[in-house]
Amino acid sequence: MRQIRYRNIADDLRGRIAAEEFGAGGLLPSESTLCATYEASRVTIRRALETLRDEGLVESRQGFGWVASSDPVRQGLASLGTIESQLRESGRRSARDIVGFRFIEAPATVRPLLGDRVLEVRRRNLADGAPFARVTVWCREDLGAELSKADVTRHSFYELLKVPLGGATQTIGARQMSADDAELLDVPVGSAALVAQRVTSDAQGVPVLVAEHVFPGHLTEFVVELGVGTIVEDAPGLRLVE
Amino acid sequence: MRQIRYRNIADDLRGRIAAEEFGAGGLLPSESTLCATYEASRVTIRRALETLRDEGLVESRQGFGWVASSDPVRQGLASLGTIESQLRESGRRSARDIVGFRFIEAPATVRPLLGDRVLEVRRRNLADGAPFARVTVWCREDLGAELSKADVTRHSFYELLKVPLGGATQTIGARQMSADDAELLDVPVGSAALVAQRVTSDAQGVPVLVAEHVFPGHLTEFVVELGVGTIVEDAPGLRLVE
DNA sequence: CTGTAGACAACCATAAGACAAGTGAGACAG
DNA sequence: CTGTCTCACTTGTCTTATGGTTGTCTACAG
Repeated sequence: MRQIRYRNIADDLRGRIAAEEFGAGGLLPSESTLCATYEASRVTIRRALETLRDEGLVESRQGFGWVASSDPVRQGLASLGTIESQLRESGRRSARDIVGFRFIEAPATVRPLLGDRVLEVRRRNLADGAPFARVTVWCREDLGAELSKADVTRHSFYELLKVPLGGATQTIGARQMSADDAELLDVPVGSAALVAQRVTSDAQGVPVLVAEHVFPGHLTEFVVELGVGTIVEDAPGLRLVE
Repeated sequence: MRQIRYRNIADDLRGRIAAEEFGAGGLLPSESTLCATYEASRVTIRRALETLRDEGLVESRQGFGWVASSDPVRQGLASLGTIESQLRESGRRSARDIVGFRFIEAPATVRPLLGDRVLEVRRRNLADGAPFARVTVWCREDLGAELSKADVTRHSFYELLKVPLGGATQTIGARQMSADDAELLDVPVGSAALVAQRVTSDAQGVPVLVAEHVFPGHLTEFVVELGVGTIVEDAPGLRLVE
């Protein structure tokens, strides 16, 4: 059976991190040391570490090293099934593509939640080079002020914002693909789009982030498991708008 | 009867995939390895693999290999109220409208779940006289045999079926409105449709009902509350299809 | 139509190395 | 003691190369 090296290394490191092998600071051995212990090249080691970073298990600081992140919220990230983790499991490469980064007057839908001025980041998510999602994130100006374009390219907002988060509300709807999004995602204008809007709040319930995800309808679906108590005739969670 | 080599190979591979012989990643041996094990040429091996790909059992990635497409992780999410309860709360009148009631050969999407013959009930849901959903319910023939059209008009399937239910899996997607549905719902053909498909199983996990709900995209959205533990960068529950 | 055999392109994982940029600790002058 | 400089070490990013894998094509035989 063929093996994919960096996945085995990532698995092993996951275990060692879980076993708290790296002491109080959680500082991992340097990349070159890991190269020696696993007898792998630095590219391979980095790919393993980068997948762990995507899962929120470790963080990296240039010139310092790789640190196991102790934040329980971030540790929780690993176990959940996001699209990007699905991509990794199936061996596809996921990437992000920043197509906009600016401080603007808040759009009408966002203003009541985040205030008048916001940081808007528009991003494209790619699987194996092909775009599969357009994501726009709005962030309160005071929280986004110190973020750079390079930050949001490499890290998720949840990693960057040093604010304890409380919860989120997600709404999923269907729209026709706009001209802008159609071009970004390489699908026909007017085709079906699955749109997820999420409002994330801090521990006090104050909204911190608003994100809008647009997926091509033919590529994505949303799955909900309903327990025995929630069985009802109609689709639960659905609501009429407007 | 002459043996057709690549079909035998495909059958064998089907079995090995079903037996999960290829581990977590689901990575199959390379084509050349399969050539050796089956003592066949690469063209033959590829034809076997390609038929499996047509069936959706495996996927291929150039330069990487053949991967058994695994069932995506299904994610449990809290549910909310139903549309009809919302309608009642907001003082609107909800009504149902049976537009089809017949025993038929099961459609391809339903047959693997419910068997060859099913009862199909097509229904329209109205709010204050205006249609807002087209619902099709398929029911195992043996369970639906004693139901009449009058029964399904007045009662929900969950009331009618005297079977203890176990749980359900709901998938939500976006499509363009078909001509049929557009006419039933009085919206333009090709406009955005929110589609919810739900498979309901009995206490033993055997599927009992399959329902497909089609909503006009501009009228409906799906709401999910996420607790602090489930906060992630990407929309949880969403998955890539195809 | 099925199968064999081979060749080539495109792509992926990995190796090995070079250089830029950041960090931290110790040496050293004041 | 304080500030500054240097230097070893680290990560970030890039290039080049190799072997293995799939994608596609041609030629040929039953």
